[in-house]
Amino acid sequence: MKKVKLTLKDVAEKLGVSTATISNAFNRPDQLSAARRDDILAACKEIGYSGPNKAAQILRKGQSNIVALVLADNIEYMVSDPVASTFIRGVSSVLQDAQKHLLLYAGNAQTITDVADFVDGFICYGAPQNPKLGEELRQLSKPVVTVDFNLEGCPSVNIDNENAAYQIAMEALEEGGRAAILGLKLIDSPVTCRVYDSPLLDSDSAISHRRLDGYFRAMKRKNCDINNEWIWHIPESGGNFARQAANEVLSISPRPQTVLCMSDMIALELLQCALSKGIKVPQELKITGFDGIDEARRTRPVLTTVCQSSIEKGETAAKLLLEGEQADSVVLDFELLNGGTI
Amino acid sequence: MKKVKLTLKDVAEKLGVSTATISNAFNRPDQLSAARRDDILAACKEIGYSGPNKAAQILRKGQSNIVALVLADNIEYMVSDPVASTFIRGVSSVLQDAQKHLLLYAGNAQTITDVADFVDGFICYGAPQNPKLGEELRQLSKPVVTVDFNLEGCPSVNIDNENAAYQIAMEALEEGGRAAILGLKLIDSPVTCRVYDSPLLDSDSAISHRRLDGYFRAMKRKNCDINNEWIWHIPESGGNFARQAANEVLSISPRPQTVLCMSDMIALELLQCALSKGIKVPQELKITGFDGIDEARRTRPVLTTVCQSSIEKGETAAKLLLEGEQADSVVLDFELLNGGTI
DNA sequence: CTGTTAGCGCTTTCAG
DNA sequence: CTGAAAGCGCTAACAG
Repeated sequence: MKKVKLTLKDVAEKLGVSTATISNAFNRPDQLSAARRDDILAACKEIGYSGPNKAAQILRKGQSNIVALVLADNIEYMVSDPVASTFIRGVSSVLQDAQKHLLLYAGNAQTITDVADFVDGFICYGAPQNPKLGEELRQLSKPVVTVDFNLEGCPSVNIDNENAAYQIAMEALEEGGRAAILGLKLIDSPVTCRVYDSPLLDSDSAISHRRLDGYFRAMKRKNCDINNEWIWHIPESGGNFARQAANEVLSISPRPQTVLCMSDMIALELLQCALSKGIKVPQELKITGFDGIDEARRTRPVLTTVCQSSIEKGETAAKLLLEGEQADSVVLDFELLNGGTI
Repeated sequence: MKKVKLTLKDVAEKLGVSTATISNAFNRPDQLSAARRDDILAACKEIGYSGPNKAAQILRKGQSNIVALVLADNIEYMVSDPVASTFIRGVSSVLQDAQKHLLLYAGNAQTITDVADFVDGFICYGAPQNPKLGEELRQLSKPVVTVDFNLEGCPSVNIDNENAAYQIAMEALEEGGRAAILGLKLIDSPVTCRVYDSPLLDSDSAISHRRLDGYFRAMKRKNCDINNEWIWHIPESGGNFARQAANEVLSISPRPQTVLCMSDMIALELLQCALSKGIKVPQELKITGFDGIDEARRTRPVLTTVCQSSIEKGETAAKLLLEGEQADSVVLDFELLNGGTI
């Protein structure tokens, strides 16, 4: 029984009142008596009118109650990554409470314009793979909150990545030892490779570079050589990318004594790889991770890593967005998790 | 540099052409010469006009390129469930190719009306916790595709749950043996409990009941007692719900010889529980799962389960939705995975 | 408290 | 190819 769609005007006519009254009944209860309002609402229900058309409201009010979550790259990957999906959970819980809806947007899209006009605001999780999107977002006069990177003029949610990386590296490095780094998204390449002399991605926006800075600072303090041949670029945490890098790093001779990994997924891959080759962790190889995902606590040995709360990040980002103009950037805490891999 | 928003009218004036021409340049290339069109588009770029306002287009055209994915309950849970997030990946990959956007909608929301007016269609993943939503969706004159349940008049994507359950149960049950069932969403309760005499949830729509039917059919064939005290209701796969049920079932005396689980997450919880109590699997306890998630292949012993491709489900659902009117329901294949738990 | 009315920004027909 | 004009369905002044 698919009914013909009624408009507010139809309803007003049918009930013999003005359109304004119907509109007010739905949107501004203070503009009419409670009794009248109840009557109208009841009558609307009766005749099958479920309220003002949302598309028209969006145009008229310039507000849709939709928030776009711009992910770093494609949606597919992000939903399957434990860190990202935990973040999404945080965001969605706050939005749901605020009666807002969540639109997932891919950071590798051509443009943001096809939603920019009707969305109420943007949460940007990681620098969008397509840098044009960041540019477009800045031009927009809509609230934007960035997470794990910065965009001029937008409040952001971050942890102190440099410091976190420094601290964990200081724990893991041996004085004058050999250390390698399995980095995440360091250069512009879709495949796993060593960094060598490739230009690093825009270092202002990338958390990877804050982490790299922290590792470097610690390596200097510990008199470890810094060598671009021992720094890997991994395009994303999942898939086989990390495994390839893990195999490469473990087949170097002499082998690094410490490997600093920019995500837990990478570190777990390395750990599994090492154990399967009979390499003793941490006696023969020390490994550190980054993120603090659940799975990293369930391995033997437990991964030594930097814990950050992705749920909290998501919640904070959503709250910041809802605050609107006067929102300030937030730096969240992290914690070192002392596992058994160093 | 946040610019004032230009309208199509402004642009038409500035360029000294009619609004229709500008509109056509963006939407209907066939209505004007290629050269003219290029000129106009270039000029628009120049002055910073990024195309017709989308909110207005939505109202005018009645089309938004947004598809709502209605999840069974809250978004938070669904994103963290491996089966659901894999499904989402399938959906989003197809939508992205079709230039559609994905709006996540919670199945425990009060109503669907706040997006129904502007969304192009709905994919419903599992019966919405709030049954009113299903009712509203049926009334709507917008395409709806359901997955893992049926809604009158809507094309659906399913596997043959009854048969899958029957087949795996036939493998696992012993003639005349004792069997328990750890069921998913069998009754209306937010906590883990035995089913006893509680009324089962609307059995038409719930896949759990198709599975239950299959288990029952196999149990009859194998002359196993069917006993409501040995059927558990678990509200959702994650969290502690499954662990509670696992503990209960393992503490019965005499213990069931076979436990049929309606999801891999539940089965894995039971497996871990059993192993930690020193119960030998499969010698002392046989376990079957349902879904075929990756993690279930990594355990020792590997879980014996029904594999269904959630990616394919997602892709199929999205394609069906894009087909529109003439879409037919689809029944996807499943496969038994012979692990080591029976 | 109610009715009237001017748009929100666009698309599309229609006549030129 | 252009220009004029009629809405899509609604909201928010404003005047009563």
